[in-house]
Order: sequence, then structure tokens, then C-alpha cells
Amino acid sequence: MSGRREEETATPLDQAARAAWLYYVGGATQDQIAAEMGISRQRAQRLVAKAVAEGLIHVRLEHRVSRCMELERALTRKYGLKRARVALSLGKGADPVKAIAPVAAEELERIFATPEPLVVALGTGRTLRAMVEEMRAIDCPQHRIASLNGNMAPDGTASAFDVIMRVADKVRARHYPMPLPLVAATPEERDLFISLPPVVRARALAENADVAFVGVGEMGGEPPLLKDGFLTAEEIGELRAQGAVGEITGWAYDDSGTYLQTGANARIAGVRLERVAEKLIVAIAAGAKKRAAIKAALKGGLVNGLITDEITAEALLS
Amino acid sequence: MSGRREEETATPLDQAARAAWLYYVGGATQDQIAAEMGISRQRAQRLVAKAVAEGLIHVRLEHRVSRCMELERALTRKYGLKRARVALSLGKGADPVKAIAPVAAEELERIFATPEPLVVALGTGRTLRAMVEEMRAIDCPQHRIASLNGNMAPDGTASAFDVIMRVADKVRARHYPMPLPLVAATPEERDLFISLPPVVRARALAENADVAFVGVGEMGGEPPLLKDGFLTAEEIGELRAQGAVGEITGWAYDDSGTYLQTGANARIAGVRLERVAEKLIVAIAAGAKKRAAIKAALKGGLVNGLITDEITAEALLS
DNA sequence: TTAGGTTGCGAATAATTGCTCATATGCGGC
DNA sequence: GCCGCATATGAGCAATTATTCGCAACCTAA
Repeated sequence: MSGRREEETATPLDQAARAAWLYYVGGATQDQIAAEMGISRQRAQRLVAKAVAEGLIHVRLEHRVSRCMELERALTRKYGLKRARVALSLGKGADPVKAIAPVAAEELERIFATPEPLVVALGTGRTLRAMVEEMRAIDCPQHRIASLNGNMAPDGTASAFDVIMRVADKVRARHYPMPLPLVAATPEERDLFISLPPVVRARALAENADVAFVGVGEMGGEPPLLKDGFLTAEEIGELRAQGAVGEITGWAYDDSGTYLQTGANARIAGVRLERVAEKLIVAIAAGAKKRAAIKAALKGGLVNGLITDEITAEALLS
Repeated sequence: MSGRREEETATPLDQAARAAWLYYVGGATQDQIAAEMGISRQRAQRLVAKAVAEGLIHVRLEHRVSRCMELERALTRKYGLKRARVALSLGKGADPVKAIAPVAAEELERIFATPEPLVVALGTGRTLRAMVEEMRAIDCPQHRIASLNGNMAPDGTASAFDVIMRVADKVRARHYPMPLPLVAATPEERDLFISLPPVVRARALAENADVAFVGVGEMGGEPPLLKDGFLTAEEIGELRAQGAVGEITGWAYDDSGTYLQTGANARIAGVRLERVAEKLIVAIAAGAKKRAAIKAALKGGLVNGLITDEITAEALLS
């Protein structure tokens, strides 16, 4: 068959989806796709590329590599974790977020598959955002999704890394965003913000969440808090001088995994996670830059779960 | 980095998984994979091919094409279905099972994601088997999985199309296989088989299942019942003469979707599904050969759900 | 209306991938 | 120890895919 016309309602994405389906599921060549869809060969190639670029195509590896499982066991033992997942690394040069995002998505899907209603709290950041993009859509109306920190960027717009909305969209669960900046201008402003009734309720839910998935921010190099304009270079320098090596939901902590009492921490509006035995707090982070931050969080018991990659896992164990 | 050695515990599948991960998730070329893993380029290519052949790599299309949704709505309306899914076709020449298996897997995963404990009954056959291979592993211990028919081939061995074990494996739910042939030698033997206590229990569970996923067998051409040696050509001819156009879990039915009272049906040991309003009975079938069988099952209300492909859906609507 | 810019297309070409074949590398049987 | 047999390997080549480039259509603003 050739020249089957797409119907009037076919959007560009529909076409891309069809081409990618024929390519990846059907195993057709681009020439065959072109013939099937009545388009040129290069258009078929462009449609397939578009489908991948738009995130229409999800690839999962359904095989646990023994090397990763060993590392998971070792991490669990060394740091007393409740859960550890180690993703295959993509090589030294590659962005480790690409490797851990699908694995984190898998773990979060596993959490949502739990029949008992849960409150799942989510942080923000590039890594979590990448995780969300890898998640499959599935209805889990029994759960509730809480935000751990505000989704407002310093300029007042909703942050581009909005995680909670996208997750809620995919699993169709109730969600409780926090209309807050990540960092307030002054400690007083912070106190004012978190005394607002809707914020009080949202924070209460997040504080009592059964499961939390958070990213880990580093203090060395170009910290996310600086890159995204939440703090200035001087403020970061000050935190560093006070011993900060990492940050979770904006809260800076030192080498031993103890939250700092001073500096910018007095202005963080988000929830500070405290480890409680029955809670699962999973850090999702990998990469050489984040190593010190992850290690401190594990040592101080700020988290009791970790999703990382091979290279980082090896470093954390040495 | 080049020449990172796989550790002593790396199986061939582990290597294949790593290569495929670098290829599909990391977007590396086979040359880069070869360098990273310290192997030759063609070995990298073979590993990637092996990972795909072994089913380690799962590809999903996360986009609902409007054309398919239209067809789903139309099928739902015309046949009064509770659920309809239409997969993009892979073109006239391709095996439609390849197209519907991933979509069926997605729907079954959706069923298993339900928080309330369910009894899920499964049929057998090539289509269901292909569906299982596409399923993701996820723990759903709240559900139970029942078999609708025996998994024994005519020669007494366990059938190669054993669906229930594989599903139970993937979702870690309790399962209740049926140690029975699909077709007994005589009606008396059938009655004897189904009076055995363990079989009585397994059948009772399957009959009261909340959800059933079944394949549809055709009577024209080379019917699965004949191909797999459950019935002889003469027996099939007899069924055909009695008006049989299709078969579900072995039970033959006619043009109007009414189960035959005679012939081989008296020797079928599996459960005959009766539509009950609160049950969801989903047929998973596509292809020109199965068209008459699917249409009759829909018309007669033997099923109230359907997963098929575009071409078949169009034919069922014309 | 026209200049400037943007987008989409096909052709050409470079890069990558898959296949075939000849050869090598064990491995069980004698 | 030696002989088939089966399996795995790398080289070379054919097929397929990705990218670049130039052109044309279309849109926008003067």
C-alpha cells in the first residue's frame, strides 16, 4: 500500500508518531515508511527524528545488569539505605542525567503502582525534570503529590523546571503546588510566606509525605542555585565559607550532612526534609560535580534512598 | 575512556544490555560503543542486535494519534464496548500482532495499576504471548491471575505459548494455572478433568474474574487450533460446517456470536466466558484473517472490550 | 509591493549500520 | 591427540541513515 492519506485531523506530531512507530516497532526502513505514508524519504527521516526529539519515543532497558546490582547492594550496606538504584553509565563524557532519568522514572512509577494511597513529595531541578519526561502516563488517582518547594523563579514566572504539574498530569493524581519562591528576599519575607494558610497546608502535606524524590545541588563549580539565579555568587561564596557542600530543596548542608543554621538557609521557603524512619527519601543525582554533595547527604542521613549511575556509585564506595 | 573491562560476573546478556543502553539511551554510535567497551565495532553491532532480539529493549510510543482515538470512539459506540484501543497499523504486509502487542501490554499494565485487588483472567495464544513479552515488570501483589484454559499442548508438554506464568513472573502476583489440555479426547474425559478439585477451584476463580484478556482464533485459512494440533482438519471442517467462524479460549461460535452446542465444543476443557455486565472481557486480535471472528464476537457480545489495529478497526466499522 | 528572514524541501554526500563470507577458535567424541 | 562440528570473529561491502547545502515558498514588516 502506498499513499495512504493522513486524515484531516492528523497533526504534525501524529505524523511523526506514525513514522516513528513504523520505524521502531515495525522495523521498517525509511524508504518503506516513505512509501507507506506517501512522502519522500527525507521527510520520513525528519519525522522519525522529530518524534524522538519531542520525546514521543521512550526506550527502556528491561534487564538488570549484575554489576549495577552489586553496586546497589554495596551502597545499601555502606550507607544503610532503604533503596538504591544504579544506572549503567553512558561513558565519562556524557551527561549523567541522561542515564539516571529513565531509571528514576521507573522507580517513581513503581512507587505510584503501590495500591495503598501515598503522599509523594517532589523536589525540583533539572534531574527531576528529566525524570518526569521519561515517565509513562498511567492513572493513579489514589495518591497525592506534594511539592517540597515553590515553583517560582526569581523573576516571578513559573519555573521551567516545574516537576509537579507534569507528574500530576501523567498520573492524574491530586497535586498541591506551592505558590512560593524557592528563596525569599529576607528571612522575614520567608516567615510571612510560610504563614499564609494555603502554604501552611501544602507544607504540612509535604512534611508528612510517605515518599520524597529530590535532587541534590552541588556548591562547587557553578551551583544550580547560582545558575538559575536563586542566589548570587556572593551568597554562594558565603555558604561555601560556612562549609556548605551541597543542597537539597534549597537547604544547604555541610560535609557531615548537617543543615547550616545561617546565611541563605534562613530565607529558604521550601520544606526541609528530616529523615524519619518510616519515610523514604530518595536522592536522584549523579556526576563528578555532585559527588561531595551526595556523599555528605548519605553520611548525614539526609536521605535513605539513592538513584545514581555506575561511575558515581563507584566513587561513593571508594 | 576506553577498555573499561566488564567485571567477572558480566554475562553475555549484561554486555548486550550495556551496548544497547549506550546505543539507544546514550545515542552513541557503534564505534563509540566499541571504544567505550573495548571491543570491535562489529561486536558492538552484534551486541545491540542481540539485546533487541532478546527483548531487552522495549520501545513505547507515548502519543495517542487522533485517527486511532476516532476509531476507538467509533468502535465503542457501534458495539457498545467498555474499552477499545486501536494501534497504529504497521502496513498491509506486516504481522498485526507486532502492532497490537505493545498496546495490549500497555492496557494490561493499566489494569494491574488499579489499586483495588482484582482477579485477572488470561487466555492463551500467540497474540497474548506477544503481549506478555512487551510488558514491563512491576510488582502488583494485590491482584490474582487466573488461567482460562489449560496450558498443556496435545503432546502433554507445557505449551510454548504459556502466558500466565510469564505474566505472574512480571507482576509478582499469585497465579492459578490450570493443569489441563485445551481440548480433551472425549466429552467424558473433559467432564472427568473438570471435576478434579484443583481444576474446579481454578475454573471458579477464572469464571468470577473481574477482567479477562483473550485472543480470538479464526476458523478460515489455517486456524490456530489446527496449527497447534489441538484439533484435526476434519474436526475443524465439522465445526465450520456447523457455522463456526471463530473461537475464544477454544470455544467455537458462529456468525452471530453464539457458542455452538455441538462438535468439539463438548470437549473444550477451558472456561467459556459469559458476558456479565460488571466484567471487562477484552479481545486482543487483528488481521484480515480474524476479521469475521472478531466481528461475530463483538456482535454477539462475547466480549465488551477490544484491542486491535487501524486496518482491522476500519474493516469492523464498514 | 518588496526586501529580509524563516521554514521546509529534495539532492548530494558523508557517516553509520547490517550482512556475507572466509577464517579462526574452541569443544566434545573417538 | 586428532577430527569434525559448532560457534564466534573481523574484513569488506552493500544498504541505510544523517547531515549539509542550495533553492523555493511563505511570512513579516517597511
